[in-house]
Amino acid sequence: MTWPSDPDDLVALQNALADETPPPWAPPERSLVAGVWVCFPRGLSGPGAAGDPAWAAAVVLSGRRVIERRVMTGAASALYSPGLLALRIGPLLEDVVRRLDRKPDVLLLDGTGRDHPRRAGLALHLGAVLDLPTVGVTHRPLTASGDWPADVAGATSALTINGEQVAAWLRTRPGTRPLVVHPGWRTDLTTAVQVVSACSAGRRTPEPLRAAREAARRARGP
DNA sequence: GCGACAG
DNA sequence: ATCTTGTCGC
Repeated sequence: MTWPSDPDDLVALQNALADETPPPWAPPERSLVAGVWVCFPRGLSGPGAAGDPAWAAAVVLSGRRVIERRVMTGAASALYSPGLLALRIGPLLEDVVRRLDRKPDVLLLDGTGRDHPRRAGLALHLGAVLDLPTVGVTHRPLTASGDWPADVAGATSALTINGEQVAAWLRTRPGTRPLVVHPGWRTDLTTAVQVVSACSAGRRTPEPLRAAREAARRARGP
């Protein structure tokens, strides 16, 4: 399992990935949760291009304690195109996570799972490459649709494609826009929502992702 | 044909 | 993703 550099090859891999059935994972009592993030230069807008400078960070937490932080600089391997996010940042995400000394139990990233034209978003792909359970967290769905949940912490609602639920809106914090939680590699809806809720105490963005974003942006500078 | 479209 | 502006709340 790897990262194709050609769109047609990625599409084929995604189609195969969608049919895989890895053993389900359930969170242990006290799990190590990591977040991984890639940021780009200020001012860069639009789909970008291959070779865009990028900063990647991975942060491992145990509860609210930061166990480890890894940051690296690199370059995007392609422009961004919806459904093909793996082409742009897949290799960078893998690289920075592999540099961690501690292997986390589960990994959070900005990307979808089954909410994808081929039912195989980046959360699935990265988990398969790293052999690590993953949960995707995005600001909005890619393909699925569904009404927002009540404005109450922990409230969820279904995001569906043709009547099938593929993700959930989750109100991590009242008064703010809900996040989309995507079951990824070896995680189901219940587990994904549980993991994100557990590390979002009081804040909209789950702590591992906040920490990773902060680290990446700090490395990039103003 | 046109707009929408994870980051 | 990144920027900008404005608003509300601690």
